[in-house]
Amino acid sequence: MPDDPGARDAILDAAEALFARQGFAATTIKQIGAAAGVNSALLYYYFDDKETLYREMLRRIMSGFVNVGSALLAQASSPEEGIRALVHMQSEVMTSRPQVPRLIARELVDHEAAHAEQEIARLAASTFKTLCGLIEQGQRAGVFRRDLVPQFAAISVVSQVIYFNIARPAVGILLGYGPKGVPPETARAFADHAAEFAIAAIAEHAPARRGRSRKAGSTPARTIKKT
Amino acid sequence: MPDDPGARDAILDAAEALFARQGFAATTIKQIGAAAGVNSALLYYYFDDKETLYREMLRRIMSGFVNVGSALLAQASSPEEGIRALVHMQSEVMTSRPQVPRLIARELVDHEAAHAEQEIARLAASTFKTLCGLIEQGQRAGVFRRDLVPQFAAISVVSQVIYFNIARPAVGILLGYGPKGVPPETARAFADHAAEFAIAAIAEHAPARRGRSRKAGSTPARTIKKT
DNA sequence: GTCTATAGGTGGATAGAC
DNA sequence: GTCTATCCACCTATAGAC
Repeated sequence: MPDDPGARDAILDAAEALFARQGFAATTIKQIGAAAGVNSALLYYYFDDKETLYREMLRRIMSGFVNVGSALLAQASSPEEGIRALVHMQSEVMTSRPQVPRLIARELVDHEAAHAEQEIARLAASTFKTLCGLIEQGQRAGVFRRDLVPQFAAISVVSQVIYFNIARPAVGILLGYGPKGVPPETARAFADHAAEFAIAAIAEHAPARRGRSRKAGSTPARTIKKT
Repeated sequence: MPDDPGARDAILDAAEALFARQGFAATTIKQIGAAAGVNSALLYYYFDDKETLYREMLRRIMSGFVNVGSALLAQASSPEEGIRALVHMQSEVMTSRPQVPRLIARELVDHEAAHAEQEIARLAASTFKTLCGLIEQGQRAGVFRRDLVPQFAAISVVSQVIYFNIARPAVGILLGYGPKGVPPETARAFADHAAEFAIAAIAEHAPARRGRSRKAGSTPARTIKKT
């Protein structure tokens, strides 16, 4: 399979890129066909219609995430480590596949509209539940503050990296890079920051300063351009 | 002006609702006309074309926010209070006008696509800069941790409420309400949480526990349905 | 499996009556 | 200012040749 991944996959790849960049309605099947290097009529050989193609594309890109996320959290050595691992996983997935956050964002706002998708709901529900459990566990163990609502804390934990990536063009402007978005190092640096930020917010701070582990590499991280 | 706000405003209102719900491409001129109770040809009397209508709608909904946000931060009695005020303002705007977060989200993902809008970029840039300044001020005063990159911290501060509202249908599912989204009380409760979460993360925790003020009303807030 | 050709429908936009 | 009527481009989807 040197260059021809099969027409079907080529179509799905093209659809993924175009739907992510332009959205469902603004993307035409002719564009997808052209980008895939096949005639647009061929799409109807592999897929029932435009919406089916969209759904299959989403399903493909989402499959696996659920298990990865939950597994990651399950095997964590401590609640704190679990949160760190989750945040970094989020960031890595979204950086390596920029389409993902955009497709997710589009689905989130479109959720009650046309092609409401439960793929994302299922993904979220699974990982989200595990994350909430982890936080509760930390609370029982006394390492996390007990005055936080676990579900709210879980949202706060995941929101940072998701927002950073959804708003990546805007964030690029805010941080002094172009609208092309931020470079990968900065995205990684932000993930480090987000994990520590969340942990600092959730942790029960001991009377004495000792005990709050700070990871190496989370030093100020001067990866931001001067504004 | 009992029921007729003028055709022009009726069109803008209808456009706002439809663009927010369906997005730019999926919304037709005829839909807008019908929703506004006027003939679709009339849109071209008031606006050059569909995109102009979209832009004017965005401009209308965004005007004022810049000043509000910056003013709020400028008059804050302390960095901590400023952050609290900003988060609550975010939440209030987005709850009272659900179209706002959706339109913002659509613009964010569409930013490098078709109708890239700088309305939002300007809004964000202004408030964002002030917020960064506030954080730096807190750092110099020694009440905020110095090992955080101010820009990153600012993103973390605003990301929570924005994400909560962008993902409101999904969040509704996660928290046990329907896909219709969460009730206003829960949104307010989350805003309380988000502000405290951010402050706890940013604050320099004194060796002794004293000094970390907790606002009344930020008690556990059992506003979440059992899952 | 992949293409050409085209049907059938709809969308944005204009001309012009009232 | 507001509407009717309509043009043209383009889009989804199908029929059928190769």
